[in-house]
Amino acid sequence: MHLCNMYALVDCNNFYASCERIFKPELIGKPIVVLSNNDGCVIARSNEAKPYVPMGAVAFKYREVFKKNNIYVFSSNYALYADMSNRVMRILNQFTPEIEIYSIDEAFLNFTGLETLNLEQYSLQIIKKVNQWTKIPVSIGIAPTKALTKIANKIAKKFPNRTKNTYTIDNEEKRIKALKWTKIEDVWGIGRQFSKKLFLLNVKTAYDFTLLSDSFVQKEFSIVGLRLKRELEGKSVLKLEKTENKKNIATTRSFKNDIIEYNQIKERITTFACSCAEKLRKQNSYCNSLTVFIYTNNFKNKQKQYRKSVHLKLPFATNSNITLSKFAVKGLQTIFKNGYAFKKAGVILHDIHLKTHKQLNLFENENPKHEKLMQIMDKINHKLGEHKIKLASQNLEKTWIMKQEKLSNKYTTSWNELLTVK
DNA sequence: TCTGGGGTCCTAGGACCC
DNA sequence: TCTGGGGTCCTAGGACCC
Repeated sequence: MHLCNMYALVDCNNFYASCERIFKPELIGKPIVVLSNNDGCVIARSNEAKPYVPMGAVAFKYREVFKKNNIYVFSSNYALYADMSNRVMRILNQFTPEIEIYSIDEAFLNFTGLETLNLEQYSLQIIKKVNQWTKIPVSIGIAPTKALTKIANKIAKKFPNRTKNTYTIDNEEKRIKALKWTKIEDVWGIGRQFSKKLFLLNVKTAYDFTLLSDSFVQKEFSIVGLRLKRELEGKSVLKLEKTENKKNIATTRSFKNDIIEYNQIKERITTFACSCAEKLRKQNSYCNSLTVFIYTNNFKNKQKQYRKSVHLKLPFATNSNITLSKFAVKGLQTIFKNGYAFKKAGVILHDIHLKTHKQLNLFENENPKHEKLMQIMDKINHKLGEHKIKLASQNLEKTWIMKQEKLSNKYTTSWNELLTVK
């Protein structure tokens, strides 16, 4: 194991549930679950709720369980979670110059150059500061490779009392012990399919996996598997990645009720395209192609099924609501079929480039008025809150409000919903 | 009553060219 | 009429992540 570079993985504990608790301290120590869009299924649980509710549980089926065990239920409040995430990440950034924001609740830190410090003490400081400033509890795993920090983090979480929420793998003995303790299906990068395959080979732990030959791993699990093996062996091959602009941008939704009519789907697709366009402008980019898809409800197997997607190349790079929704609807027309009950649809943008790389098309170009128009639209929407200005083809009555019965306030991002102190 | 949403990377195979 | 090999580019789909 080479200890010349050390990494840390900082992971917020039960992030969404922890966010909900910040402004309701009376819920500390109480079971909480957070639901997906449309209050469909459980996507986060506090530790106290975990024994009663599995991840992904369908909410309505668990209504009795929630009630019986006094479990507090929240609709997801992404505005709050995103803002809290930003706050946590800003604090982490103070502890090391190099950080990779891996997800809304996780970041890898590069501890290289900090060898003179006691890294475990250092991470205790991080935990303390994040907690003081945001009330979010975090766990930290430290190791010479990213894959091993994931495992160290899991150990820290599993034994909070013994580890004080931070665990370090910094010698062979600890590495082997940790790998033998880690079930193969819990390894970062080993999902359902790979687990199944490995189980047949009698590979049950991360340690067993490292005993396979390189050539076999490469053959069966491609270069991805081989890299993972290296990482578990303590040889770092995955470096921190710069948080660059998105390469794909998607807006997709399941509908609360099935949609049968073309015009209703068309309105949804228009709105999704506009939402994508907005995200695109936020990162100052343009896209050159897009995908539109529509699905019937996959879970209702008695129902007539239809799932289709279409990929469209655009004649010129654009980030205009008008252009993108026009082409998205064009795509929809080619795949829509009467007589089906649609449950889900979406728009995905690809071929994304920065403003400076925008290529001019010889024959066909964007109406130059769009750029200015979009700027004004973004400005007004930003100022007045959610989507006061829309395209005429979108539904101005906003009939598509999600089912969100248990939504908490946007305490940190909306002036109207600040916490009132008595 | 009804099952989330948004990403990344890799590979195989087809189209096309010489 | 039959038969090549090698290379590139692109895309769909499958695996994974949170």
